[in-house]
Amino acid sequence: MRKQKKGCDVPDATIQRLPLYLEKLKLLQAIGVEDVSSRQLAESLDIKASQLRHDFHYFGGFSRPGRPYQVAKLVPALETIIGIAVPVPTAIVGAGHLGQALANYQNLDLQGFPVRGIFDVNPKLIGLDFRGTVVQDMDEMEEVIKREKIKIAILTVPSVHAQAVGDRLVAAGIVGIFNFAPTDLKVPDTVAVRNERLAVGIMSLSFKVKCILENKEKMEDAEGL
Amino acid sequence: MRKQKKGCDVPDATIQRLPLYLEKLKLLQAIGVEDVSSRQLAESLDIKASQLRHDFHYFGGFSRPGRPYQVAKLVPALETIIGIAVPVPTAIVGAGHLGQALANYQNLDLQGFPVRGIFDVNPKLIGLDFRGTVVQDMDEMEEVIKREKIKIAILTVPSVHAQAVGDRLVAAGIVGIFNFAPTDLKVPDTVAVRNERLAVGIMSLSFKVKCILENKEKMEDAEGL
DNA sequence: TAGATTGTTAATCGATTAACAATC
DNA sequence: TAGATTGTTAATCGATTAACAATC
Repeated sequence: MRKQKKGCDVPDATIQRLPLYLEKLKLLQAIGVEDVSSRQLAESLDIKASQLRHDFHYFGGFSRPGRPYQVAKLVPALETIIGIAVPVPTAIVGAGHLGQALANYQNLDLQGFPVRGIFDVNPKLIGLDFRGTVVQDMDEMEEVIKREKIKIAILTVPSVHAQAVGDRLVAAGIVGIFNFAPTDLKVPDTVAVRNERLAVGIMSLSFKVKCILENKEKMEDAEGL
Repeated sequence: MRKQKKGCDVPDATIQRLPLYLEKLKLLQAIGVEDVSSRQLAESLDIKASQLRHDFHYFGGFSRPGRPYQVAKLVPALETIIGIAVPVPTAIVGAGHLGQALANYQNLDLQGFPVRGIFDVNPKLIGLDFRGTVVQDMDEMEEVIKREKIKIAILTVPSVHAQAVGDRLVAAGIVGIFNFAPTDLKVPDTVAVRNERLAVGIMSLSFKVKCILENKEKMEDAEGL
């Protein structure tokens, strides 16, 4: 058996830039731009043109040498690469405040991730309607996932339950979990997990804030001398 | 004037790991562990011990050579480095679904970021109480920021208003913005911004899901032959 | 002491950037 | 054609990992 590198052998840094390219290109498309060079596109994203071309080179064949990229061709090409050329049915598991916020976030739909199920154990939440999708009892989760062919789950349950619910999702056939619980989920390597850590975000911001404030103090002290 | 590197000359990759170290150490502290070696701590975080020591080396003096780290000393040391040894008063700007979810998220407080103000322009939201903090009209934002000495703002307004509100925050003296709008905020370099891009997260997850499904298909085809 | 551990430097690895031939 | 542009390889840069002297 050949070795089966995760992520189709594309580095993570490149994968993370693909959505940014797509977003910018859709914007250009909306205002009627037909062609765009690597330099133009890269500059608008504050990166180097060579990095953009290097990224595209993993997939290849977006243009011909000498000709700029055609927006109308690049947009669907990127959508296919990212895997959203066809809508990806998605579930929200945990209908607390964060789950509700995400359920109400219409961009999820627009970007290719229609919400086909919302689940919770709390009877008070079951039956609530979010943009046309009704919160169901978590007992029905496995059945709905199979029926609706849901592949991606957004996990917003309390940390203590994250692993147990994650195990159920994997057993039900979920292939990608977007985990908002501050827990490292253990899953088989046939399942992709992305951990969204709010605390990491605000703390690394805090570190930079502290540095800025300290520098400011020093500058003022220096002036005072 | 000396050149003033952002982030106190510590690489971003290291900064991002500091909260993970702190979190794990607090967990150890809670179960009464007194000493921990770089190897133990690193293994529990699935990284190399040498990376952990290399990270700590930017700050230095956490232990003496030959002796493991003392949890009781390391926790406050990391809190000081991250800048949360003293609580950092924080504002939530935009009290929509996401803003409400964050306002209800008690971990923010526990991790050193007490919410001292929530603001919105929508009269229907003004007056709502979230864990003891009442949503105020955005007209009062600048005054409250100054009075409460708020340094960090969590920005959850619609993208179209993000830049304008961001400008007001900067003018009011905010030093760090945790931006949830899918917009690249332009701020002076005396202000730190962290962009939280939900779409990037779910799309890079989608890419990996697509790869996994394709590989699965290939494996099944190979078996079928 | 012997074994374990840190702080610190050097080696390795991977990602970014530059360079340039091929092409339009 | 001349200027602009891509695809692709090589050079550079930075982050991770290994190694090891100093220390307990």
